[in-house]
Amino acid sequence: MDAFLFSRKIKEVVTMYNHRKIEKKWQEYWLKNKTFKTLDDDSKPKYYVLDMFPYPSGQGLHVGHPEGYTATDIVARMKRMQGYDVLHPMGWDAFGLPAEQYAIKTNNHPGIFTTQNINTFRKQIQSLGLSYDWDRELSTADPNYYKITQYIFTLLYKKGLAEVREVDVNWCEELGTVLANEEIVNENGRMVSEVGGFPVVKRPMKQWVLKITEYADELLEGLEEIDWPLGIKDMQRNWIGKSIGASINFPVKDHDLTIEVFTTRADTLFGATYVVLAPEHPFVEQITTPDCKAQVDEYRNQSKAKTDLERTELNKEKTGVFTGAYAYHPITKELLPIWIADYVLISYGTGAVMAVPAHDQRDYEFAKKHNLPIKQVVEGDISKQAFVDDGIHINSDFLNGLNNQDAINKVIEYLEAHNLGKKTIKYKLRDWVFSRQRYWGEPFPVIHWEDGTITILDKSELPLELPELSDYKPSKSIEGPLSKAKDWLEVTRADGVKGRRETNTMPQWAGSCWYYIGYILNKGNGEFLDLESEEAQKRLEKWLPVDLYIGGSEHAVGHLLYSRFWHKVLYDYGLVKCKEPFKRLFNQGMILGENNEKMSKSRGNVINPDDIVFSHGADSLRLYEMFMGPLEATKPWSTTGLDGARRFLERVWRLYVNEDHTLSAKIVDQDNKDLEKVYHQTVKKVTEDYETLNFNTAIAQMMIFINEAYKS
RNA sequence: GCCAGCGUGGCGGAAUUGGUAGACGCAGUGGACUCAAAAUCCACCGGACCAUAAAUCCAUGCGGGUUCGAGUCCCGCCGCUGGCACCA
Repeated sequence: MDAFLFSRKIKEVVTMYNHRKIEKKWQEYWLKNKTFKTLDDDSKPKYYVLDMFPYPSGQGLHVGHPEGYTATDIVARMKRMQGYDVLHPMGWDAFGLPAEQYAIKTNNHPGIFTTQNINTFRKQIQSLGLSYDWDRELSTADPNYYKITQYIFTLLYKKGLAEVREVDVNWCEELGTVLANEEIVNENGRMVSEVGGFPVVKRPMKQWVLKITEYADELLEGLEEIDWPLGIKDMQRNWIGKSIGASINFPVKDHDLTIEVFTTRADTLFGATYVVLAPEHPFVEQITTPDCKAQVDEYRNQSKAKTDLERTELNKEKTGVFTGAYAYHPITKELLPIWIADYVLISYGTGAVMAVPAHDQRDYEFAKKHNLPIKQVVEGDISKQAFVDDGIHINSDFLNGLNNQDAINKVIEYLEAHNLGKKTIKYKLRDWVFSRQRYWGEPFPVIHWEDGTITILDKSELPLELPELSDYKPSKSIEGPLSKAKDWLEVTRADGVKGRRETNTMPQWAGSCWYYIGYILNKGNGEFLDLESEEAQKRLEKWLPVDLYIGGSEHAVGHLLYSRFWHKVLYDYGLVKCKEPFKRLFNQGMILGENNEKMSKSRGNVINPDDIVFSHGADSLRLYEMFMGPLEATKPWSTTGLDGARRFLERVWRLYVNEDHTLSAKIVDQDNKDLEKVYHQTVKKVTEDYETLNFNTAIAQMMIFINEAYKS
């Protein structure tokens, strides 16, 4: 194995600086003596430094993991030395799809696979010599842990933030299962399963939904008070997508219906020349005239068959059909034709828009294509495209002469006074579909009774553990595999009413939403403190928020938004005392292969940390990864660069130790005046650079110091 | 298309607040040690002019600008990376 790994012969040096011997000795010592145990000493200031915990995949650790872990480890060690009580834990995001697929393939319990992987990961992480407090270790798939995940769900439910709703799922008849988006591929514009290439269709199903949208404003405001990379904050802001606009009512001719549209450009109301509904809009059925029915039905079927991908990717072609119906302009009472088109999304705003082709590019393209009238209401050039900038209003009755903002204010005032519409705020953020038709996840603590009511399990009944199954293959029904666990599934109430447990499980995000709290509640004996207990409250108040949180930016709008949401719910229950869970966030960059491409098996450029730990040692690996460049940058691996890191450690070693393993004569008790200046420079620079996570320059300074020490 | 970030030697990168551009490392060149090599130690290492050095000039993606002074600030381009993407 090592032949190609060594670009340089380390063999003979190993007798001098023997990393295998040294690292083994100290790692065993640390583990045995619990050197890095959190003290819980209230006389010291606290520091909570957290890594994004890994999903323990079958692949094991890759070189990206040690990068973030080393960064947090440096900070943890520094803070301990500076007299802080440091909480620095590690755990496992242990539920997930690969374990489920393994279970289906081998008919083994996914927990077996998961436990094996966790053991491998733990061993690998320990071989890196990281200073975790292993008494705090946790796994999201541990019933002691997911007991609290389930309990937090009941808290959400009691606040009205969890409800059952009809939501489309990706159903694959052939495989007899519901598929996740990442298990579907696009084949000639049709959805097919990644496995086998069988057709997949959207099908509605009752699912749990968490109303994260109710916290949209708080999630937005909270961003102001936290020290996160600007890019991540922007991504969250865009994801939440708050727009201030107006909803305006357009009554339908010959029907007792009013179409409500949402617009941010109410000022262009006099330029509206038609109305467009999303194909899925509930009014379509009722308003379509008999002579248009055939084309409307066909269009709606077409849109249903399109994949999400196709609907967005083919956005040059603005397709749509006329319903035969008309709506009244709310002010001029003109008749405007009502169309349906899939450029209008049912899931945003009201699923209906007033089309102002002169001043909206999408409406412009649609009007050109379908020969609909274009009416200009803001001065500007509309010969080639819509004019969307600020300008003076024309052809707009009482808005004439105003600019955009003044016109918006004035028209909304008018609409509100005449009961035709009102100022409205909409968000891009959607409620969170919280059900998965899977086995390997947290069961919902819920019973559905035959009389149609729902019971949420009491805290004393938790955890509701996953039942054992005779096989993990798909259920062949739209329900998840849990529907096969008859004994577990069916319950009877004291009054004889029968019920079934929920057959869905929670998504992988659930367990990771509160794990930073889980470490604090961990008693160290496999149990967790009750969230509401006095002891838990005392600990939470001490340790939260997380002072420094490091991980990849791929969780920018998933995990990091969902945990902030749960945290805010817990805050509203008074269970946590701070509004934000992660005070300072930092994203480490990606490590590319030596050829500057993403590491992957197929490219043959994967570096395995185990091999490096064996050949060069954990300290060389860690030093190199910190020296490669800025922590946040994407940077390529270099084997000769790694050799350089190893060489520096040997150089430091030789400064202390003679070839015969005696202490070097250079190491003396007295201060050396020649080194005084560079020593102070080094202390200052390293201290500052560690605080700002500029480890590459801190290491460069230490190299300068060692070079000077050699010279004197 | 929109949002964010980046562009500096052969390579990874430094220059933290507008003040000696290229710290530190890798690769390379020369020397010492050695029978020889490896390892180690020392020196050199952006380009032009030049035998060499000094001196000078050019140089931080491109074109302008502000300033005594710009890699850093401003305007306009070009290129790359990440994210979002018909959000009305």
